[in-house]
Amino acid sequence: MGCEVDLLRLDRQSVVPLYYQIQQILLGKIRSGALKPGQPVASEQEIAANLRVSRMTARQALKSLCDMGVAYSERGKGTFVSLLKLEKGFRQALSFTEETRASGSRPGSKVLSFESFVPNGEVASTLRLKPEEKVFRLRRVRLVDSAPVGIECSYLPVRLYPELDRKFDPSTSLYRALSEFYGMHIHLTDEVAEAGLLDTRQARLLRAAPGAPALLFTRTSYVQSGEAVEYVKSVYRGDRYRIVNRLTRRNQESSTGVK
Amino acid sequence: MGCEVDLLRLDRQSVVPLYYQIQQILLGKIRSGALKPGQPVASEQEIAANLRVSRMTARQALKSLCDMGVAYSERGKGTFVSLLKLEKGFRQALSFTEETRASGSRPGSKVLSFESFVPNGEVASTLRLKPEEKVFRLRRVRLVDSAPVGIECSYLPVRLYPELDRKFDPSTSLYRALSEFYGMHIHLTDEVAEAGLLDTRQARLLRAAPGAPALLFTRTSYVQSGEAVEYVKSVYRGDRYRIVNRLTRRNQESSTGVK
DNA sequence: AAGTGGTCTAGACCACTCG
DNA sequence: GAGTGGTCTAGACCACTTG
Repeated sequence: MGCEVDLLRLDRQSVVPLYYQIQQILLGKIRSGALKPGQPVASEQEIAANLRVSRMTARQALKSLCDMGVAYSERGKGTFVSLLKLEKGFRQALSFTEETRASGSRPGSKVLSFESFVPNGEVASTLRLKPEEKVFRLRRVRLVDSAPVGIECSYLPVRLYPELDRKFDPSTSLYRALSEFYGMHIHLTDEVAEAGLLDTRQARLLRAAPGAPALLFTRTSYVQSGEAVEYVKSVYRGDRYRIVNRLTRRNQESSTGVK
Repeated sequence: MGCEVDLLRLDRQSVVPLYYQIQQILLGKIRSGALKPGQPVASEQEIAANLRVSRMTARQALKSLCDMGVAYSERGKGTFVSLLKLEKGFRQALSFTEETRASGSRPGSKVLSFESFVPNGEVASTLRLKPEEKVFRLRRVRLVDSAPVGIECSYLPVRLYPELDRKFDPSTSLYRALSEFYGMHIHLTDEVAEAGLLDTRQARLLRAAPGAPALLFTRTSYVQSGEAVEYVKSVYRGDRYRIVNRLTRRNQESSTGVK
């Protein structure tokens, strides 16, 4: 159903897993339009036979496409290309820099302050700090194509990022610095967003009118183990920032589809 | 590491898959606190040996826990209980009724209007309607514990829900009706949220002050195939509604963790 | 009846981590 | 070197869908 000549393209010596090579081949066909929404992707048996892999390997490739949302399986019928718009444009746990670049604009920032201190209870408890433990506080006005869109205040445990104030160039991406210097990789972000109004100080910094609509965020980011590694409070102009989410529905408690 | 006596609890005659039974056992231990955050969950080999299942089955059980976010695996080290707060309280693609109940409150609604008509281009194109195709429009004030919190306007293709106006009791859950009468199961919702202000009409309906902060939503819901089955525009009081999200970070294009 | 995905088995080799 | 998770094989039985 779509892998007649693909035999040649599997590299069995490669360190890249076979199921991942197959996934990429099929993903390419879907993204290029060679396989259209609603059409069947190759079946597990077809892939196994044509590419000379075991059925479990073919299955793993198809399963990964379903997990990504670009395909879906129906028992007894087959696996089909999803009718959904591609996942482009939907929010993941991205930094401001990544998110802005992804939307085709140029990110920037103006540092308001950058220092270390012992934070209040809200910050300390969210980051699970020990008593008297210090954090860096980085306050920045964030810019999109040089226009101010929001004010971010990041709290970062000093313990996790020693000498961050020396190593980090505030004109660059914070996440990139945390990744490069400390091997920190964000896995997940919890976020609360509320509607509010700009106060006079915020309005001045954002070159907007006091009392204009605003989005207020409280975000906590975690690495894979679940350790909290960043706490951020921010305010964005309501007319220049919006939230674009894709929410999924977990059937019950599983994610593997028991019905 | 946590399944010494569990042998007895696997039912090999059951229609419930073995991996799912194992997942539930481990999930119970995690939720009950018998397995604490950071501790190793049983290894694949342990489960396979102790419960007399193949390693692939044990692996599938652990994988499903990782997909849910309650555990994580590190190559060469093991699989551990996540330090994250449980997923309770984070938004999925839920109906207003489900979401309100989940937070322990009582949902309600007051119907403003309910009729069918041929919609404008925005609604028609989002729902991929044919020319002149009709939709139901259901406008409701949504209540939490009898207090108005938002105004929702739902557009539903008549083609998908014939005679909905006869079958649906507007004092009940819309999603429940769509599920019961038409077998419709929401799989995913795309959502755009913006900050705004209540106009005088909205303020009157919500018993709030005109110009008060508000959250504006535009939501489109899809079934598994990716077919759009509902389009909703809504306005919520900023002081009684907030967005609670959990955003994940997709490594590259896969969801299976190739690094 | 033939094809599909869902589950399961009993092995295997590998790269990785840790003591 | 022992234990771990990541990948892979070559089978198997089942429930389900469709012609």
